[in-house]
Amino acid sequence: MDAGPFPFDVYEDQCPTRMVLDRLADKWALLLMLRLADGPLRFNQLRRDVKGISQKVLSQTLKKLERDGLVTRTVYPTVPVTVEYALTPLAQTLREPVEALTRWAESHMDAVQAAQQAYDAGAAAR
Amino acid sequence: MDAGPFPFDVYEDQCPTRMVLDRLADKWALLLMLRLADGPLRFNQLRRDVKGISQKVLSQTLKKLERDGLVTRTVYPTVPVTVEYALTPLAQTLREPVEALTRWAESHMDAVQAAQQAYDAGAAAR
DNA sequence: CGGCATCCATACCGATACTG
DNA sequence: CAGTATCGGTATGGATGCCG
Repeated sequence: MDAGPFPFDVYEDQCPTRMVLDRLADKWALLLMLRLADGPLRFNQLRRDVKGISQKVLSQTLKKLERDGLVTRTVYPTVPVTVEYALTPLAQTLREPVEALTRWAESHMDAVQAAQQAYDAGAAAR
Repeated sequence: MDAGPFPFDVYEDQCPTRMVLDRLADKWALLLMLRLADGPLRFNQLRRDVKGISQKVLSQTLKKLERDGLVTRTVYPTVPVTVEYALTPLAQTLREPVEALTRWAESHMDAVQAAQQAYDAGAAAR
C-alpha cells in the first residue's frame, strides 16, 4: 500500500509531523508569522497590526511559537520595558510555504466564495 | 504605508483572504485533502485512514470542504448506499502549497521538537 | 453504509482587573 | 509597555443512539 510521498504516515495518530502540522494549522500563528516576516515587532504593535486578535490570545500564541523555536522574545531594559518579537532562522524557512498558501487564498478566494454562494443557494432551495 | 506583498491586507479583519485562510488553518481539513489527493474515497474509508478523526468531525469537515468547492460528494444508489468524496479541480491547485507545508513539517519537526525540549528544560529550571 | 440528533465535558476565547 | 489572573459565555468535540 502506498502511504503517500512522505517517509512518515501523516495520517497516523501521534505522527510527529502531524503534531507540527497541528501547530501550523492555527489562524493566528500563521498571521503572526506573516506579519513578523517583514521584521521584528513589539507586542502592542503586533496587537494593533493583526486586527481582531485579543491580548490574551496574542500572548498565548507568541509563547507557543517561542516554544516551537519559531519566534524569539527579546527584552530591552528600557522604562517602560520594551519587548521585541522576531522570527528565527527556522521560521524563515517556513516563510515560503506559508506565503504560497496565502497566495493561493488570494487568487482563489473568489472561486471559494462563489462555491459557497452556490452551495447556500442550493441548500436554501430545499 | 506598506500593506505587504498582497493586494488585500491579510491582517485586516473581514479580509476575504483571511476567511479562506481560516478554513485552511484546520488540521482535519488539511489531512483530509492530503488523503483525497491520491483519489476519491468513501466515508468510512476516510474515517479509517485518517486516524483519530471522529465521525462527527469528519462529517462536519467534509461538509465545509464541499461548501468551499474543494470536495465533491457523490452518492451511488447501491444497497446500502455508497458515498464517494473527491477533490475538485480547485482543490487540485491547492495540493502543491499544502504538500509544501507538510514537507516542511517533515523535514523540520526534529528542530521543532528540540526547541520545545530546550524551552521546557529552561522553564523547569526556574 | 453513511450519516444526523442529542447529551455532556472541556477547551477556548473575550472582557475585565491588576502588576512590574 | 507588556504582560498575568480570573471569570463566564460559547464553541468544539467525543459518546451514544437512531434512521434511511
